[in-house]
Amino acid sequence: MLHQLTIQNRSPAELRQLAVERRELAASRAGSIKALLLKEAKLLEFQAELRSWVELPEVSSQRDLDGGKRSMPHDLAPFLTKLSSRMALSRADQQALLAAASGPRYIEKDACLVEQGEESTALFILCNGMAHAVRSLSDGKQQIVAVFVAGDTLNAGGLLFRHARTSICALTPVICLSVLFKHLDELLISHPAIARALWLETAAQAAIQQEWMVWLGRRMAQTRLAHFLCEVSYRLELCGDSSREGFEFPLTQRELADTLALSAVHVNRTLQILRSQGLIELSRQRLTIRDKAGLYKAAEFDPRYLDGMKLIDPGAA
Amino acid sequence: MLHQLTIQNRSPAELRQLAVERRELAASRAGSIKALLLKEAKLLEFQAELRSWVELPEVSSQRDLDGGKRSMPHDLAPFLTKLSSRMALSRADQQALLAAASGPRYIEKDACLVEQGEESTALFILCNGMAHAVRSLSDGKQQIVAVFVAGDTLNAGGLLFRHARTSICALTPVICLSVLFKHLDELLISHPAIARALWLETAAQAAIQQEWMVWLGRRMAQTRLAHFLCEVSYRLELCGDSSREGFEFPLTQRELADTLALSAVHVNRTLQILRSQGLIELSRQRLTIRDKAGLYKAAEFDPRYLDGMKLIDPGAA
DNA sequence: CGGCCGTTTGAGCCACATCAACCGGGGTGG
DNA sequence: CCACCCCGGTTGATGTGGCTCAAACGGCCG
Repeated sequence: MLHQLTIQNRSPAELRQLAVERRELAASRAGSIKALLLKEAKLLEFQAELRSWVELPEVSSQRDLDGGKRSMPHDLAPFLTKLSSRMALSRADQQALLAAASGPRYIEKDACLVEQGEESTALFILCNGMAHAVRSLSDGKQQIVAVFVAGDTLNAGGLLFRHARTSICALTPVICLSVLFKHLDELLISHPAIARALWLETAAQAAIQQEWMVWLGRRMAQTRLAHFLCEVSYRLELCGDSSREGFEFPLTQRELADTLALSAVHVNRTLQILRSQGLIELSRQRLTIRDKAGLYKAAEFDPRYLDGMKLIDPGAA
Repeated sequence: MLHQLTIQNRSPAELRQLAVERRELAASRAGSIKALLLKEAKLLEFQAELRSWVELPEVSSQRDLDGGKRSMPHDLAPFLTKLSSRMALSRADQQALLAAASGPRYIEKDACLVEQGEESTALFILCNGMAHAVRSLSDGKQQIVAVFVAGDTLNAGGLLFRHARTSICALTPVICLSVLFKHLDELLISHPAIARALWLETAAQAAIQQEWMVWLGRRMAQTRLAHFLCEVSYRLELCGDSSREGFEFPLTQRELADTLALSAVHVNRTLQILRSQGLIELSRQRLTIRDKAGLYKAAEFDPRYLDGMKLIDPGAA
């Protein structure tokens, strides 16, 4: 983590070079030290991508992005796609936002980005992997109130509240950007499009929450589970993280239970029903949807509530 | 409703005069005709208030508002209070917003402002009374996903979506203002503070939804019900609709059930427990909280999640 | 007066929780 | 390298909060 300080002024090329060195070093080591080196390499590569994007001269935004997607298969792509397509931010706005962001942080699986009750000082943007927002109750129960995928803003409405209402935890190792509220305030005034984009993000997440309330309240375990799987799968498709044949699904059954407001035991049994119906396969953190139409039907899943997450937002006016 | 067209160009004084005439006429009639005339009178009075507010010359906003609250005890007050104090809108912004609003509509109890699935074309602002947003499922079940009190925006995030995801129904007779999206778009560009205010409103409602998800998922009927009552009571206090000794509580037990995701029968039994514990009284659409501290405790109610609804928002930065 | 809607009360049932035990794999320490 | 252990998943037995069905009650309105 200290490296962040030392790399602030390096060029993209230098950063990439450092990353390569880390990887080479890692090859000769083992265990946790190797993991640490790989982590650093990943972060450096991300830094390099980010730096070169910010410094890139103005070009045809749309074409450049498409090209960019291929030339940067890494962790910046989903986020940038979202900024330009979903949020309709101009190139200048994107660069302003990224320039205002504090150095990216690497967060390990199961680590918390935000602790419930803690003072919140920055906006977080998830660049890859998944995370969730969870509320812990005094009796030890937990309720997960949101799941985030690459490109999502983790606390879009957070600058309203002094203290975080939920903890936000990484479900996978993730890289996230943060924008300190004090910087954000200026940014919102000078770049109203960014304010609008964050509003849209807030609204999109609110729409998802409404859907969750519906199935939390009125759906049986099976429908509930199926619906959640549909939503996650759909959102991963939107941000390009999902291939046809399965995708990483990092939630344990315990976490699924805390999301769906069921017991872990019942989640297990319900999963087995979905499996036995040939709808899904799920094992070792990997989910494959065998029968998409069937699963959608079982879930009564109507993805229109995710339109707010769609990449192309055809004139809301 | 046709009257709206004929009164567009009347002065506040004329409107007030028309209202008086309506009331006089009503006194000599009975039944539904009387009710209709009273409704029209109320709408005219509201129109008059609105018109005079918009036309009022610039004055010390804060002092004027306080004075105004007393001189207009009617239905504009909670909304204006909210605009200036909670959303920190300048006088000019407030007037711009109100000027862009379409003529206020009077909606009867149980009527729908928005029908689920319908194309949404305007932003609605509730000026008095209560309303709720409900999602109807194919199997006949319903889930109420939001309850609104005076001053709330009914579909703050709605301009994101082509079609309404929920029906919005009046729980009491209400007056509401609407701003067509096509007018709103210009307004948001020329008055960024309004955009920010709507964002905050969206975020505040999202925070409430998170809280609902928690008790929907992890709380027993009694806690759930108590918590909901606490929230409504607290929000009514914030907008000044709640007196010390009880307030109008228009939800039937059926509607409470659809909110809390319980059956109406169980809501009844749970209410009786709360009554027998001396926490509340509820009968004939009137709720009195007998033991506020006790109810808060039973509900594990921590009103901080409603800070976003607070009138004074002490520097979020 | 009669019908309707919201409320109340009782009886039986079901979805899901809870408790408890076991399994299987991957990481750790000796 | 193996033994161990811990955690996530699996399975069974039993308990319960809340649902459903059914019927009666009371106020309100036509």
